[in-house]
Amino acid sequence: MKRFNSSDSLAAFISSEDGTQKTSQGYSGDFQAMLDSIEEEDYIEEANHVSEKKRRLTLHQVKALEKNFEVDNKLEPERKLKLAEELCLQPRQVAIWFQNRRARWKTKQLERDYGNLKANYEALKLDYSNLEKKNEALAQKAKELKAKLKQEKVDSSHSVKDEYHVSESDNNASVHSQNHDFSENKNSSAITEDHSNVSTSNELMNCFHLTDSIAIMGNRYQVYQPHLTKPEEQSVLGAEESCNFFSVDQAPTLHCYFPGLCCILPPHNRVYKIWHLRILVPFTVAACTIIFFYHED
DNA sequence: TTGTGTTTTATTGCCTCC
DNA sequence: GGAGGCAATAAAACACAA
Repeated sequence: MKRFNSSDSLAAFISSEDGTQKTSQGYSGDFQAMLDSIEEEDYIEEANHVSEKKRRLTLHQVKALEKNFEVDNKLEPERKLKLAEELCLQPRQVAIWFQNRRARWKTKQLERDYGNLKANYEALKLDYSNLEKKNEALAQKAKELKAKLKQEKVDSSHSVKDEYHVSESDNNASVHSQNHDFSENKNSSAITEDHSNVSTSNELMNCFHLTDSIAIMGNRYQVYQPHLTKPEEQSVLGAEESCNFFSVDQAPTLHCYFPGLCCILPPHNRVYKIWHLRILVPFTVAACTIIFFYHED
């Protein structure tokens, strides 16, 4: 076994401390007689007691061991014996010293690694913090730009309204003239409508189910002058298709005007009357064709 | 001087390798 | 099975403040 038993330790101790021990203790002459007189176990116990006394290595020994450790932290048997001989130590002591030294080195290395990892972590943490701040700043900037864009849209729509109000006043004259023409035409046309069947725009609207978008369009752009067309002229449906919505035998005589969705229905005995209104949205390419259903009881 | 914490030396038990 | 390494630990030696 590699283990040093008590006798090994004693032998090592005696061999290394041989002369001084004997002289200082003064038992050199009686030592063998004493060993002979005691039992072996007692001898071992005594030897253990003596060997337990740890002696620190001298500065010279430690320096030499450190120097060898720097060359190679593993100790080959040959080097161990050589070192032991040079430093007046037991090979076992040299081996233990290297072993403990490796353990200390490992502990230091772990501390260094921990320090490096900690430094790296702190650096990464700082980077992350900086990135987070930049991100927040960019998000805030984006928010401000969005708000600004929204505000600009609102402003532009207001300016469009204002502009339209101006043009609307200009158009009123033509509308009135149209109404005038209509009333004149009404009188002179072949329409012999019963005005009890004429619906006002409010009544008509009660019968409508408009989609939200159309409702919004109506609310927002009802001030605009729509361009009214006959179904034959403009329709999202084909001319034939749209015509199918109307009574076959009588094409609608449509008289409508905006604003106010005021529609005058043609005299008709059929249940449903359908018109197409095409609304052009100013400053856009959008146009909306609204199909009005009117139920006639 | 003494209590306490740290360092160093040494032991023990377990493991791997040859 | 012996040699050697390693982790855990004991214990002596040492440092230092109160």
